[in-house]
Amino acid sequence: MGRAPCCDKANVKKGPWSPEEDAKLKEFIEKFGTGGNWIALPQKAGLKRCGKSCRLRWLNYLRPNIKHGEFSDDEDRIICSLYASIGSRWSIIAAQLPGRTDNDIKNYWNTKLKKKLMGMIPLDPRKLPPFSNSLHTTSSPQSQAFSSLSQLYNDCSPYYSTSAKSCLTGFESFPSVQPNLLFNGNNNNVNPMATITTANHHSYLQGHNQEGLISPMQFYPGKDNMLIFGGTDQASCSSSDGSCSQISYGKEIKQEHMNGGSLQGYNLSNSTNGYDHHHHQENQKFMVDYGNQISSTTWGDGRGNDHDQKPSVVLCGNGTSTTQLQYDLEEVKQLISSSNMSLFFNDENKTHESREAMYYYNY
DNA sequence: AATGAGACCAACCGCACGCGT
DNA sequence: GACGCGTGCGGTTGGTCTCAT
Repeated sequence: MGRAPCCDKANVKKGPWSPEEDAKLKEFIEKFGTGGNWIALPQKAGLKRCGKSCRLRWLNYLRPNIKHGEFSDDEDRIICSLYASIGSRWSIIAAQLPGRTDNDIKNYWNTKLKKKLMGMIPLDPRKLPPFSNSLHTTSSPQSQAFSSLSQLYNDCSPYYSTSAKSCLTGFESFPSVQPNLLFNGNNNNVNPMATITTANHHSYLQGHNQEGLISPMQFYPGKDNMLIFGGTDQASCSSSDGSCSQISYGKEIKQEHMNGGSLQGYNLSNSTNGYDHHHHQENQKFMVDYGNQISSTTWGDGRGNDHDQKPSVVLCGNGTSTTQLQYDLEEVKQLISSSNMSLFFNDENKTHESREAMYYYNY
């Protein structure tokens, strides 16, 4: 016996929304909010629609600040990078692209971007150094991500050309990360982050810079198979199904801890399907520094409007000893400007040469 | 002008999860 | 702990549009 349907299928309208329905829904939500109950909303709003359908319509098309139309090159890059890192987790990818919804991105990827990338992949992941071996032998998130990348490459390989463009696709990032940078040879790591030495970092980056392989986006594994990645832009509440629950209108102000922001951590290990969409570990904390202001909240203002401020520095820690980065804004800017992607160190209890590190990327 | 194929994209669907009871 | 409900997610479907023939 399956679960009961969310609504009376016989009495709900399906298919495209009419302008009248749109207007009704919009007006109702702007006036009263969702009331935290999408199932009951259509009846209250006088709509013969399923609650899920209303929710989708609102989040994908009716709420303010939705961006439609062509994707920019930057957006392409972000999508590619994230796809290479985390696969088809569209809601997470959407969170990095203000105004875009996961549905939008998913469609864009499936119909255009994937094809656009055919013939543009400069590296063959199958010919990569040892790093790939460690990925292939586990069901780690890294291996999953690598599988995604490999799969994509395989999909595209018939079209692969050695005269591929030199432009960055974002796919370079994955194969170009070395195993010693990722795992630090310590499986029982208390450190939630992979440790990267300054020496490794610089030689690695510089070497790859020369080859033009620096990616705008990097990931690194943390404790408990945590795959962590970062971005520069503020979070958007762009999941088609409202995965960013700080989207709040009218009377509904719903707080979700540690979900917003350009840095997110996802436990990829304790879910039956291999990943957890948005179920953050309780002991994980991400923080954002807006200059003087340390915020651990979301970027939204509770009314669906993103703040203009972007995080200048992204902080992270193990939840019990989150520390602020020691660099001031100018130093940060200098570091960023010296490289497409820079590392920052944030654990003052460690030496400069071996601090917890995270990637910071900038376009 | 008619038609068929392919592309695009809005919407639907089922599953899994969190939360309250 | 079990259960039911509401929600979020990603995969898939199907209607519409565009273009080639």
